[in-house]
Amino acid sequence: MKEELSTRYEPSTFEQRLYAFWEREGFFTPVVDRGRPKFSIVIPPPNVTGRLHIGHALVNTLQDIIVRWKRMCGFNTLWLPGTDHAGIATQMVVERELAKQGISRFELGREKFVERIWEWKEQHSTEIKDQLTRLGASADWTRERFTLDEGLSRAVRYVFVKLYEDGLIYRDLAMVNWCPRCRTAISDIEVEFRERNGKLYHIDYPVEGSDRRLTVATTRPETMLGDTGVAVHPDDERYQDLIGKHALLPIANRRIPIVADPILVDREFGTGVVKVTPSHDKNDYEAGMRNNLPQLQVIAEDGRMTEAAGAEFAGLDRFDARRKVVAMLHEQGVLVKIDDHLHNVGVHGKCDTDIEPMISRQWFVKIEPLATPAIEAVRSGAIRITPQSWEATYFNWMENIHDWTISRQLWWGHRIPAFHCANGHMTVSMDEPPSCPQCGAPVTQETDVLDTWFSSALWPFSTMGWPDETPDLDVFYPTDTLITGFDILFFWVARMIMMGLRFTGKAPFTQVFLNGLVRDEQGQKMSKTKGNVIDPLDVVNEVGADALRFTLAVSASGRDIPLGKSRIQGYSAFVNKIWNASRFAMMHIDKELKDAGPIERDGLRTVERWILSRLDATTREVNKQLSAFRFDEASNALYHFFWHEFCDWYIEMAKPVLLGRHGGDADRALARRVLLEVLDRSLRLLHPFMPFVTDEIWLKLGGVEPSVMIAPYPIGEEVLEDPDAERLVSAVKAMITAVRNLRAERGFTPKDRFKLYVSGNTDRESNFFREYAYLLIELARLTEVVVGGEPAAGAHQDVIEGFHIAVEFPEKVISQEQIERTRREIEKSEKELASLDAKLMNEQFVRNAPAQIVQNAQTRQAELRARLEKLKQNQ
RNA sequence: AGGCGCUUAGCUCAGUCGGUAGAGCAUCACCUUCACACGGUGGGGGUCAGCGGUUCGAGUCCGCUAGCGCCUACCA
Repeated sequence: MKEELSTRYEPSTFEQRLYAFWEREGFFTPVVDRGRPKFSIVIPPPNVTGRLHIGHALVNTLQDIIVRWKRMCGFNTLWLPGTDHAGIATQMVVERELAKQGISRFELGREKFVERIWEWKEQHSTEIKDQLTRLGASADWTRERFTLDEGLSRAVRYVFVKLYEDGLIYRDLAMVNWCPRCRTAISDIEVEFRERNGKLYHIDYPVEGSDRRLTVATTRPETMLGDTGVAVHPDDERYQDLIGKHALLPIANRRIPIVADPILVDREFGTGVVKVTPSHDKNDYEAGMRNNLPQLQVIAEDGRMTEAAGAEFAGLDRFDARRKVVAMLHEQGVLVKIDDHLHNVGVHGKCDTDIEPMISRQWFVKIEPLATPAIEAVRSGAIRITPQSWEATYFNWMENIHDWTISRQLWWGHRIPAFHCANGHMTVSMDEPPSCPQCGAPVTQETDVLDTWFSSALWPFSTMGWPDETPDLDVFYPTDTLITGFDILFFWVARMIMMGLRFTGKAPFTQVFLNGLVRDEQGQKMSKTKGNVIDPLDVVNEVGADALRFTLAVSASGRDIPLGKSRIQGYSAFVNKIWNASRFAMMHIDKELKDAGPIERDGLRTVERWILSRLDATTREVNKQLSAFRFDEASNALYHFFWHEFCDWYIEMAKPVLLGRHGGDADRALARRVLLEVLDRSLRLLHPFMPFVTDEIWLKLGGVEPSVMIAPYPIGEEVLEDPDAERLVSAVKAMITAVRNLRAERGFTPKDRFKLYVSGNTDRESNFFREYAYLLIELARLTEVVVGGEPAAGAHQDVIEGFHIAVEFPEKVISQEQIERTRREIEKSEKELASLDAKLMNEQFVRNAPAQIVQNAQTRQAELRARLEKLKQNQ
């Protein structure tokens, strides 16, 4: 072999080259074969609104880790990518673009405007693919989908018609959340509540034929123009006599009835009198129905006042109207007082505009029949949500779910497949009928489009060709795992479960992993206005995709992730470490992987058995943690093993042999072979987390597979476990550390060398220490190691992991600091010993505690006693 | 208002089945040693938010209190 790594780690020199190679070789594309164990996952389709942010980097890194891991584990793996048309959001950004040129969508007209959005979509879905590519996402681009694709649109129409025929989709006049800016209805979950300091206006409504007045309180005085009643509680003695009479509505000078409504009115709250505006408040709407009050729409779809509000208000913006109403009330002397009032205001989450409750004709999905089986799927364990605490939230929402408003008065989206004729007939069908089936008149299609989430809900199967029975569906559906942000649990996950169960009879996935939000170092939400946004592509350009991916993985426990530059820097140092350790290893490795042959376990030395045993433990840990979606634990285990066991200790321990300072050719050959083995396995273990750097290095090791990404993932192997080697090497490490510690504490420099005495407790152990004396000499920088001898008086004595050691220093005054330290050490040990003594004297402890715990305590007690005895001699 | 979660080293967080606390970063001291100064070696640093309970033993289990976060619903 002998293709060397460049001296410096420069990810930009190979990342894009490698990705192109993987894609060209078809490594991302699975075979369509039912006979093979498969693993499939669909991407949460990013909105085509713009570039991907760090949250996308997280969710796609986590998916890629699982996907690459499963692929290496031998599964026929599909990761299906794509994008979402994102109705309102995309329409908004394109509108904003047009506004820069001074054009409104209305000037352009629906057809032209939609054309513009398609142009936007083409540009941005390409950009999104590029970004995912730079991250290393091993998605099968040959299967890329878009929610407005013809195939997906057909699935949408099919589902709509079917649900309509089954009576689960209906069209009705109802009070909905209306966004005056977007001029569309939105569903309940798209409304976000913002806490706001508002005013509570108290207004007197005179009672007709009396000098009494009813004082009402409202946060929205402009709606009084649409009041058609005043309500009191039927049992409220203050107002009982007024029920059935009329009040005179100020400004409008309208007679409105005083009604009794025990549901709307809380006697204890305020004055106990409520103004009723059936057209602009959800509760008033219902109260209006109950009391036969007329509806009077005073606010139009664009948020301006209607003619019905009165000539002087017509055309006025609702907030201007508010000011005007207040001024007029004040003039008329009926404005009693204005209180400050902290309340929650519903706004449209996408554009921050105050929601206007509005009566309008919309399409709805009757949700309960869909929700019930979806609840059961999670309750029965058919679908498992991780972290599990989210299941409670899921149940809570699903059990209190309201019908889903699915129609939107937008231009960008799936048009509702309903067709109207001039005679008022409506036909719902997948394709446009040539004429009205009832009367033969020409038909026009419904102009409303569907909520984006309606098509997203079908994503796991619509992307595979459903409703046709395709080979992809047969092989890859249902999918296995869904990885997404918790913020779309209701929007997306719940709806996929409902639709999947309804239309395929199967849960669309069996596992859901919900990741947290990426925040900045201070735990603040990232936002453009705060200027704390981290662009994933900037990071990739700066430190490489691997460092970013590893940082995200090591931070992902399921909770929110505080991400800062310093953290990324820390893990980019780790990638650099991997590069350099590999560079060192490759200077010594003399065989290619495919020619290396199996390792003869019988000939292995203790240090080699030790590192292989540690590697095996790490292998088990990584597989176990990945199974549980503990990306943090899995990546941490690798970090610790590679850096602090392999680099810090094994490589240092192997150097004397590799560099010819110790042992013979056979030893060196063995060390080289094990070095190759550990590097090979480490790279494979690391690959899902760091696909680029691992393959760049691994390809130079000369394995049989064309890339590490399709090499087998290591699994635990019992033959590699070696507790005895771990115990002995651990003792050697502790001794080395102890000597280094003493050197530093006593003020010696690394050049000063001492003589070490070590005692094994058995012949075997003594032989071990003799055999590995060279390690102690090299790594602890000693002149000599004496096994089993008597140290001179005044040598520093200690007991390390059960072995007695003594260090002889050249003449040197012990510092006051060192004396202090020894004293503290003794004090600490004595304290621990005292507590152990007390514990072991306690009959209840000895009787009740498990035998193992008691024995551990006894062992520790003996150890402490021995150690204290030695430490005291040092004083 | 209801539900869920959090509070552990200066910072960000792990901590499994209860057995006297760990990591990374930061910090301090020493070291330009033949893979790496994006490095090496060593050190310092914690009343586990507070109170009470269960237990031989509580960061861990139970209850209460305080502070913070999120979700759902929303009172005019």
